[in-house]
Amino acid sequence: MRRDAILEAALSEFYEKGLAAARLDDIAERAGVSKGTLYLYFSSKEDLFRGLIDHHTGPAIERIKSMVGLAPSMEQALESFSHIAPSIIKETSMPLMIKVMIGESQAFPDIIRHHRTQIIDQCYSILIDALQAAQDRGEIDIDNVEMTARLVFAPVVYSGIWRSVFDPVSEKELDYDALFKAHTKMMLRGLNYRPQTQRDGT
Amino acid sequence: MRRDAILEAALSEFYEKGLAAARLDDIAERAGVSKGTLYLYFSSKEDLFRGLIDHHTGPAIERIKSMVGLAPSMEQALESFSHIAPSIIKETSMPLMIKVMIGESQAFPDIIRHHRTQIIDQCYSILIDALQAAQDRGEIDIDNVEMTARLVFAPVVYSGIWRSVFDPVSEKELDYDALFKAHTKMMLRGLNYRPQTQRDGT
DNA sequence: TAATACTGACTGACCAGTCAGTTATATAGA
DNA sequence: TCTATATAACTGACTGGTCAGTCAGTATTA
Repeated sequence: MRRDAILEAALSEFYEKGLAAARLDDIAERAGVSKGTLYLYFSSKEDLFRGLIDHHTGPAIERIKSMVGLAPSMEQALESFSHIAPSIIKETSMPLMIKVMIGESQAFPDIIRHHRTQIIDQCYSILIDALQAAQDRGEIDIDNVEMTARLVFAPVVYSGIWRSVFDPVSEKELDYDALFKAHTKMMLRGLNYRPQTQRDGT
Repeated sequence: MRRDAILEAALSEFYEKGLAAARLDDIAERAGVSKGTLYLYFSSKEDLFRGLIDHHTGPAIERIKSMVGLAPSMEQALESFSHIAPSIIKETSMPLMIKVMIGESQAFPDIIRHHRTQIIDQCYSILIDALQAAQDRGEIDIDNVEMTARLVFAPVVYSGIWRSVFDPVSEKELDYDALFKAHTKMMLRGLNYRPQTQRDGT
């Protein structure tokens, strides 16, 4: 679709040059359309930017919810997390979007605020609930559930940054599989994880 | 100093708007000088940007080296780390610099490459050496030293981003002290940390 | 009175956004 | 099936505003 081609080209250009420095002529050329056509789909450069964000972050929450919310044990949750995370980092444009959004965060505080409240806080509360439930059934033993949730998530942010910022200037890319494997192992120990038996832990 | 005032103003403007969108007139006004004066200290906007980076990242390595390199045990190293990290996040302009550098990373790959090789890799090798030494004397027990070093550092990146991107759009700021306290605790457990006695562990 | 530091109006390049004109597609009638 | 006409999709030269960088002139200090 024309619209998708434009969005893809816009992401590339915004990622490479930033919103202000990206030229609509370049985006149009990259998408294989003329500049005028851009304005048939988006009313302005800013509208294109906002359209890009909507396009990429709409489906994001659902994926995360299903990933974390439905695992039977903390071990399995972390296991599937550390499996899926590297492929998201390597194969989706999430890291590029992160880079672009960080770059424009001060210029568009409403977008950032919206994302924090609608996506990030959502993710944390899912994660916090999962941790709290595991804590309640004696599966893990931690002091500060909220901060622990952030620590579980920190390597995702780290990887997103590394992927979009440092991988492009490195000879070989970071081994995200190894990183998340190590993370899972560290977490399980750090959480004082003890597998629950079949019996109810009451 | 005039030069310092200009650099400070430049950081604020670059942070708020990005390099391309920042106007030299605004930087000059913010620094309390005329636009012409900027050109007495810096030959171009890009030169100002590079000057800013040099100004902030020159002293950085030394601080980190002294922090991690000289602690007698892993526990003490992590302890001092989790003490110093929050104050660096909250009280220095490191998070702002991180945000700016991420935003311009694709536009100035040479700067990013230089930083990775000269600062980040340095930090990691210090950290890796410290972990390896602790491993060798039986203080900790981990599989992957390199990835573990990255996991120790991940919350610093996370905090830097949160500080510069999300704190400005939040009612209350993140509790970085609690975050790093939790991190240290998790790490000590995750590393399988066992304090060494006075005796040699051979 | 010389040298140095600073100023801010000016200019030329650049680019977001426009719109008159062109091309492609759909519909209808012969 | 072929032409005519209407409509929708697209094009790219053009314009007006913006801003990095300049430099002749002014203020300050030695």
